[in-house]
Amino acid sequence: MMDNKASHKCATCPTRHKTEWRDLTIQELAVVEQAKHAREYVPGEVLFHQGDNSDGVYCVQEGLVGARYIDVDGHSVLLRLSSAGTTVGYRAFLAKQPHGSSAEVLSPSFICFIEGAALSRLLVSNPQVGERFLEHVVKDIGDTENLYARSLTSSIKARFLHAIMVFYKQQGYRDESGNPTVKLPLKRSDIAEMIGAQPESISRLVRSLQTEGLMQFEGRKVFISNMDAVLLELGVTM
Amino acid sequence: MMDNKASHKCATCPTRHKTEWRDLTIQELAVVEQAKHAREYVPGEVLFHQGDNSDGVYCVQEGLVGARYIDVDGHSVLLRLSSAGTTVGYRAFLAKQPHGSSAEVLSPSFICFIEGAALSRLLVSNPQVGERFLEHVVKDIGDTENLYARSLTSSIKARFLHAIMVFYKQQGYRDESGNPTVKLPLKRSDIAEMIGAQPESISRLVRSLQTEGLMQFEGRKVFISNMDAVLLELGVTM
DNA sequence: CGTCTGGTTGATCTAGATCAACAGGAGTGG
DNA sequence: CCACTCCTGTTGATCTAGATCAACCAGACG
Repeated sequence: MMDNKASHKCATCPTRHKTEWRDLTIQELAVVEQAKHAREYVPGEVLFHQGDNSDGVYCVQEGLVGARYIDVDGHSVLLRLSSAGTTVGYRAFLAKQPHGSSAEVLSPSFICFIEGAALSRLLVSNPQVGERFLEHVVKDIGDTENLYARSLTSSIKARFLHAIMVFYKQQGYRDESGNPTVKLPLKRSDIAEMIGAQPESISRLVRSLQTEGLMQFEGRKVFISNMDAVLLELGVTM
Repeated sequence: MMDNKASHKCATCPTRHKTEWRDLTIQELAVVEQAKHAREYVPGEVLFHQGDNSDGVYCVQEGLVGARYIDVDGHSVLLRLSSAGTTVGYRAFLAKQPHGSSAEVLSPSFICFIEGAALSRLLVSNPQVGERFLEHVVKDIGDTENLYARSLTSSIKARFLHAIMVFYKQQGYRDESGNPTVKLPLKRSDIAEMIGAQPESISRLVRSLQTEGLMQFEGRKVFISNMDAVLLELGVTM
């Protein structure tokens, strides 16, 4: 799954064009290269904990990382998922504040840590980097507001369907017989934590979606058998 | 309520120290002064609509403005309130994107509009301005994530109590007899839209909070008669 | 006066939580 | 190789927070 990990260079990183480093010069890239520590991570590993101080940022080259927030009563929520090409933990770094949530590796990943000192230098030397981060935070807040509004107005069913469609848009494909298909990257209980439900409710929902004929489930594989009906349920445009 | 509106100057603005303009030079302040259009607004007026392009930012000098988001199914949600000293609509401007929500005046307000062109110039001439906006967006996303997590994990009752406590922390006072008191700045249905409830549920909640002895309500006035119990219900630290 | 808006109350219904049991791997260790 | 435990997921029975529908009331206001 993971190839020649030791020899990864930013200059040849396949996901760099998606990142905040996309328009660095060769020299600047060398700075990042010096300040970076890359390695594989297995599910369950934690990049940083809620409340930790930030000492740099993490760049997901491959895999999936979740932002988990634990509230005062111990309730856990998955706020956001970050996949390949996404920088994680940048917000606390920019704001010089403790991390508001922890970052947990959810699937086998290859991740580069970039030291804060180098990043600080980059931010002053190349204003484009700051702009990229601004873009990122603006996108994040937009996403979060959408989810928030959705959580206030729509049912668990709608939120579950929406989550599946988001996964489908990212990683969906058509199987041999042409059916729209996704492999869910999370276990049921994590999906439940994303949409604010109990795992039992997800189970029941899965069953009723199958009998309704909207989608079929095989473990983590989802076959969307009636796409029109799904989109209709979500208000067409999503 | 509103005093000598016509003569308001940024230089003497009582809330400037809270804003992104807090560390401008006199010259820079003059630039803002030139590019600003100040006036009173009455409840119901809309500063901009969701989907509009941004042509500047609004600085709330007095009053209250709500960010209202309407989703694809027509559900309305109050995402955020902005009171005196808060800049509104800056996100769309910075991101050069359409506004993600509309801004609606909720109580009699005095608001300055600042033209985008001038702001753009300021942003390049004084890097501190950009930093202030970055701080602002980071604070906003933190707030939103908190609300989001809360919406996924806690009951309407807890969310309602939390909202009241937020108002209390901002504008609370002690009445003649020393009771912690707040005047709610919103009508019931708007409060309902903030926490994702129906107005009827708010009514019933109000009644049960009174019989429980947690708080007493008189129209929009709230007397928090048992603060300890309220804090306990919210997990003490909030 | 009628009409509107904001708020309250009642009766009813249901989505989803909760509690509890159970089933199928996947290790792990003797 | 079997016994045991851990983990993920499923199902059943029950309960309840909160939505929904409908009526109603008090001010405000032209």
